[in-house]
Amino acid sequence: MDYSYDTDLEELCPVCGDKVSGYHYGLLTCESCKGFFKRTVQNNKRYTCAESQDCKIDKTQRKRCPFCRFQKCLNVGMRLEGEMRGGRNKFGPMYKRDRALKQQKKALIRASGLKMEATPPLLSSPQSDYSFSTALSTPAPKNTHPNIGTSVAPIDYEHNLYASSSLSLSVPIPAHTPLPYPDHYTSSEHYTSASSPESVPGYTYVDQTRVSTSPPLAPPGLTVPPLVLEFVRCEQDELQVQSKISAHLAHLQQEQNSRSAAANQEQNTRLAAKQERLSTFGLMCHMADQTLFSIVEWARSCIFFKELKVGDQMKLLHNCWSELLVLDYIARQLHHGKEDSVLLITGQEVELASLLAQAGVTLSGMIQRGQELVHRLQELQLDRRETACLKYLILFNPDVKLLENQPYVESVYEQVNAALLEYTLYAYPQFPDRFTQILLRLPELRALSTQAEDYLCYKHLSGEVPCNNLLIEMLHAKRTCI
DNA sequence: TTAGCCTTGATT
DNA sequence: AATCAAGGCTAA
Repeated sequence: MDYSYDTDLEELCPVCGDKVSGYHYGLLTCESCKGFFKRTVQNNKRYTCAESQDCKIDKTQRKRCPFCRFQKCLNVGMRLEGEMRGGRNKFGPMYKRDRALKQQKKALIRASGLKMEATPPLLSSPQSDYSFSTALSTPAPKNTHPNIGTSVAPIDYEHNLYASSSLSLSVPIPAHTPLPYPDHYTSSEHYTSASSPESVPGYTYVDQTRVSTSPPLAPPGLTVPPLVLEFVRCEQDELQVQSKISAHLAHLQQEQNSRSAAANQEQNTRLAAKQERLSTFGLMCHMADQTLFSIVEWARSCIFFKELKVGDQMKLLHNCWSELLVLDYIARQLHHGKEDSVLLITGQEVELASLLAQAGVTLSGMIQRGQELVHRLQELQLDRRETACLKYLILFNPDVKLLENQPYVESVYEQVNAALLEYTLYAYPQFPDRFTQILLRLPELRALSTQAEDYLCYKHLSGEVPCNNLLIEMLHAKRTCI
């Protein structure tokens, strides 16, 4: 028996394997990785990897590739969880629980004899336990991610959320290397020249073919299906929405600032900062809320939908609001086109790394999941017209129950389907399965939106979502109606 | 830049 | 008073 059996089993930094110096940013790490994480997040540093973004990080090589080191920090679960200088703070209960778990584990190991332990001392040092990026598809191993929360209940709740959502819908999407779409200048040129006038609402070049009531059937394959053109025409002006929402949020913030300024008259800056930070999540909620308003506004004015009775309109929206929200977000990122930052509806750009560093485990998992979806659609080069079609496919979900005019919804769905198929064949004739590829993204999108709903529900239950919120109303409507 | 050591400040 | 983690400092 070696002298080093299990005493220092857990005493290696999960990032680099060096000796841990205590809990830092959510878990036991060494002093150097703590400092590294701090420098990176505080100074908003951005690194690039010279290799293929999978450098091995250990004590001797950790200096070589800061990009991969930071990546590993995040994957392993390091988080900048708001303001928490001093000893026992926000992380406190979590650390305690983590410690308890470790104790328990050790006791268990000791009790069941050392031999059966499935971990040979060196090979399965924490490194292999925390394998990268699997956090999304597999529920996190219990003891690798110390959980947020002050009591047992929310912790278990979050675990359940995680487990259920990854079990129910996220079919692990096996390898499926997205088809490398080679540049197809011929058709894309054709497409872009045709589409550019449309990006400015009001300047549609198809006045002749456009019809007010229901678009006529054109011989397939020769032109963009009129239905698709109609969809694009119904799209809202992003800039208008942006300024509207920005104004709304600015107003909200101003109100809040004046209120907290009064409250903080005599308090130190730390508390003020804390309050400001607390409002960040709330701000995001308001942002989503306002986006939702604009989505509803869009739906009510768009072809087919406005023909429905209000009751059916409500049922459809209640069913798909979160999917539309996610699609809206995804579409914005597609348009944004940058990998390491995210574009908000207000036009603000947020670094992905700092976003991930500040979000909790669940939220950052969803963000990463969203980024994956964005990547897939980017590889497909999903265009505006197709995006518009997707909105209708989501909205007119024929599976919604108890609709007064179910056949109508079904027929609209079929029409949109047909139009999208026709369009993809027309615009991208060299990729006959493009239509299928696009449709395959819908279940992923739905899974993500379901997870987002669950998360929101959880946040709502713990009282962290600002009230009087269309978001919450939708959440309730869905849970009670079904 | 890195990483070891030091200071700060909240909690027990 | 002791503990502990976040953040600051500074020699390599």
